[in-house]
Amino acid sequence: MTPQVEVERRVRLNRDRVLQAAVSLADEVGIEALSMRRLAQELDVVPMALYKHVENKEELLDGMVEVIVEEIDPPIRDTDWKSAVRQRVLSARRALQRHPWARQAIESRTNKTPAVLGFMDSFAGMLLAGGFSVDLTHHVMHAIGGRMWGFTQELFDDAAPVKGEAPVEVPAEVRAATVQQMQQRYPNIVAIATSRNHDDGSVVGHGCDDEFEFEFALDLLLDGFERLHERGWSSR
Amino acid sequence: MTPQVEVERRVRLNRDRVLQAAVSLADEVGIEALSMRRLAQELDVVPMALYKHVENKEELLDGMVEVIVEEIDPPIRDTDWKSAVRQRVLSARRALQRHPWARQAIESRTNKTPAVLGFMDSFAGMLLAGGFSVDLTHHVMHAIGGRMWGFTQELFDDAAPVKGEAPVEVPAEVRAATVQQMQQRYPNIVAIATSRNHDDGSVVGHGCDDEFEFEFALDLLLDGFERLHERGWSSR
DNA sequence: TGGACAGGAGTACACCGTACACATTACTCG
DNA sequence: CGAGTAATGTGTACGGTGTACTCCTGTCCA
Repeated sequence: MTPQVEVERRVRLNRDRVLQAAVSLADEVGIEALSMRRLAQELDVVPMALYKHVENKEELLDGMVEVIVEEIDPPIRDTDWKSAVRQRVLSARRALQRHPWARQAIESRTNKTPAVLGFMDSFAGMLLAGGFSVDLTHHVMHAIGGRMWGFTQELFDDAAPVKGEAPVEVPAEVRAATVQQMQQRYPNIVAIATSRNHDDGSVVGHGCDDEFEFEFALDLLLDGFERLHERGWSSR
Repeated sequence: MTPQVEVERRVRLNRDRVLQAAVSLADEVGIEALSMRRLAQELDVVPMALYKHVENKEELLDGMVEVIVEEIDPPIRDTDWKSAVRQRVLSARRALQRHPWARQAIESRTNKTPAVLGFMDSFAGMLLAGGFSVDLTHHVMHAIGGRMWGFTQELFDDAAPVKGEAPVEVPAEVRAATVQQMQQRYPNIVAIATSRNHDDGSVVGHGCDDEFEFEFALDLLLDGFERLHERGWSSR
């Protein structure tokens, strides 16, 4: 009987453990800090061990996307296409928002994995089931684009602080000067940025309700789709 | 008189030469293959020399974006907001399409450089000049997002071949089998993908007219904006 | 009990961004 | 013109990356 008490028997690695660890590591440290070495370390394993379960880093990322896409709820049945689509998009949004890196990962991946294709297929299916022509469905899919996944085009994401960077405390007077300068050069942007939620007195941005902005744009598109559908629009 | 004929006097480096070289190098080899070392080599200079003209790689990318954004035509005057916006977007699209990496670069840059801010400011200005409320303009800016730059959300860009990778010739029978399998698993996607331009007999994708898809989505949004504007929409 | 085989370890290579000290060039001013 | 100074390019080095290749070792089945 060799003493085995002090050394916890190593759990065997497998593809799923690797992907799961990669996902939560990316959640913690961000996608750009996710390296094969760092991941291996997290799993108490030598870097090259990962390659027995994953072709290469690309394939790892594919797998990570696969994992989180599978978290998305299935489409709900027995409703009109519009609310079905709306629900699904918002569900996807909720799922992917739990993983801040998801957007970048999905958009950068050119290899469409089964889960991704499956999502897209079911998405198209909702439109077709709603009576949309194949033609219109095609264009709608293009038009909705990444918003299918619940992504907003982040245009001004100044709000999002850079990972691992301590927020720099800018003296009030410097800020005021900057704002004044901004106002001179970019009057329209400043006007827009300060229009909403001026209650919190923040100078720029920060006043945006992401969720509102997203649904605003989504509904605008859905309404547009609906109108085209009703009048039997066709690209020919 | 020392013989100076054989050695062409080295042209001095400067920020502009660096940025210009970076842009055309990225055009040639793709953004992911653009490294400081590679760029230095292109300029016949040691890597560290670049750092005399550029803080670091991030700042280099910022500068590159700056360069191409400045290529965008200024907004045309004396029209209604709608066609002004439309023209500007399509102009931006044309400019940025000359640089395939532009989309990724702009979207990844969180530091908004002057040129970028300038573009966005003038964009907002067109809406405000068209009588849009600050409130509505704000939401419209969010809703149009990256499409402001003429980007489409590339959803299926299988058409775009990977840089530097020879196109693999797949035997016809293998392709047919794949399609059949696809059809089984992703019937809706296949239907959509094969609906348009079935004249060229290509199996998947490839039948998309990017320009059409883009303008389709753009006009859908613009029409939506117009409608909201007309009925004096407000978020409150 | 032995042997096959899969999974993990070790080493190594080419590449990356960039800090730092030094050499050289260009420019300014007496 | 010549000297001094500031700007520019060089050399070397460090710590990081992805991953190819070889070898060892634990596990399972005959």
